[in-house]
Amino acid sequence: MSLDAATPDLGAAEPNTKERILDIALELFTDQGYERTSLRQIADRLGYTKAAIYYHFASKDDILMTLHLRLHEFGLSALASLDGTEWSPTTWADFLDQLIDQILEHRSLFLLHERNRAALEELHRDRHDADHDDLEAGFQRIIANPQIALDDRVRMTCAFGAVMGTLFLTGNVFADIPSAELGGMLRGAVRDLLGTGAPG
Amino acid sequence: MSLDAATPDLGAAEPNTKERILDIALELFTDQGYERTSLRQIADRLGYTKAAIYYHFASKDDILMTLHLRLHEFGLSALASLDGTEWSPTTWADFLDQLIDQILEHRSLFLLHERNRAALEELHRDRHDADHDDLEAGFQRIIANPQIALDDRVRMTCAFGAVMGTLFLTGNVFADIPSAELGGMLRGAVRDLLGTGAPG
DNA sequence: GTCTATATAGGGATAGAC
DNA sequence: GTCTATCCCTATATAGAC
Repeated sequence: MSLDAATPDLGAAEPNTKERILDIALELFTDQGYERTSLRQIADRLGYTKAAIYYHFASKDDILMTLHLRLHEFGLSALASLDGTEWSPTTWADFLDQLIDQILEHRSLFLLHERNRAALEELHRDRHDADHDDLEAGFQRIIANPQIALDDRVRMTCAFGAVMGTLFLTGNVFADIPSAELGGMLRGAVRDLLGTGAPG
Repeated sequence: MSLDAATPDLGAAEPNTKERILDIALELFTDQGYERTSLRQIADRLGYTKAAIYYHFASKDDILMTLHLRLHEFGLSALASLDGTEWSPTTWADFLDQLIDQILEHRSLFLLHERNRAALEELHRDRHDADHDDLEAGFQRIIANPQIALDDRVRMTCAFGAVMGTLFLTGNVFADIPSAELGGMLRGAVRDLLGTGAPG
């Protein structure tokens, strides 16, 4: 199954055209970037012409938005719901524990987001999508909180970076490592950084 | 002085047009992305028309390339020269020690690079720039080395991510903190992650 | 459901006036 | 050294045939 586990599985018949478009787009958008990828390029891989895409999607933006929304479905917005949390290295470690699983499971969608930040920001701006909240935007709000000691905030940032970096900076190097194993190592690193004990 | 300390200081006269273009481009390219930024947009801020830019630069790509080359001047390629190093958590900690200073000093150029990876990769591909070596490409070669224990490689990745994440994920949150102070904290985090003693 | 043909806009880039 | 006017291309998107 492609496109992570996000795909609405319609009985696993021959992949329908819409999902194929999303698959191709996901790969090209992350690899080349959104604006360097033309509909013509997608259509070529699809085996159809450009216009065929417009039967399934209203616009090029619509394709990107559809992919982006799949990220939000998977508790990416968990952060927003935890907005009332009293953040500290300890609670942060617990949060990262959960985030690590999400990231490892939906790698490609996270990558898409990271690599096309500018395009996505403008998309939301055009929609007046005021309540849109990024993982990163929520993160920045937290580490900007002056009630948390600066040292702690830097440590929380480092822990976040350690996790995200393993996804964003390694390419395919760790692709073969089972998620459980990699996840375990990441949790260990997070603990050492935040000075917390075993995960709760 | 703008554009980090990279600017060839011609006696600090009124900023010449070429440097102004680079300044504006640096800001717009990192903020909106390279391809979402048009020459018209740059020209508007400049107060001239598009065509004026072509007096100073051969192409839009040339602007990006000029900015990119400034990064290489500042020992970004230190990694390549250290290619013969026997990498381990310890030597990696020493390397990051130096890298932290570079990053803190040339924040905006690093950000430009990170945010426009796709464009830069294609630029080098077009130039058949085979020996071009990214900080990240070099990093990936190292952590792909099977002679280093997997645990160590993951830890090295985490340390790298912790450093880079502090630059890429925090926005302006830590902008007010003196580089020396922030650098010190980062070094502490790196030590805790890599299990090394005080930096050499 | 998929296609061709085409409209329209905006981009980068050039020629040459001033 | 800076500008206007313009070229050309490619992109997204539409209308409508099959």
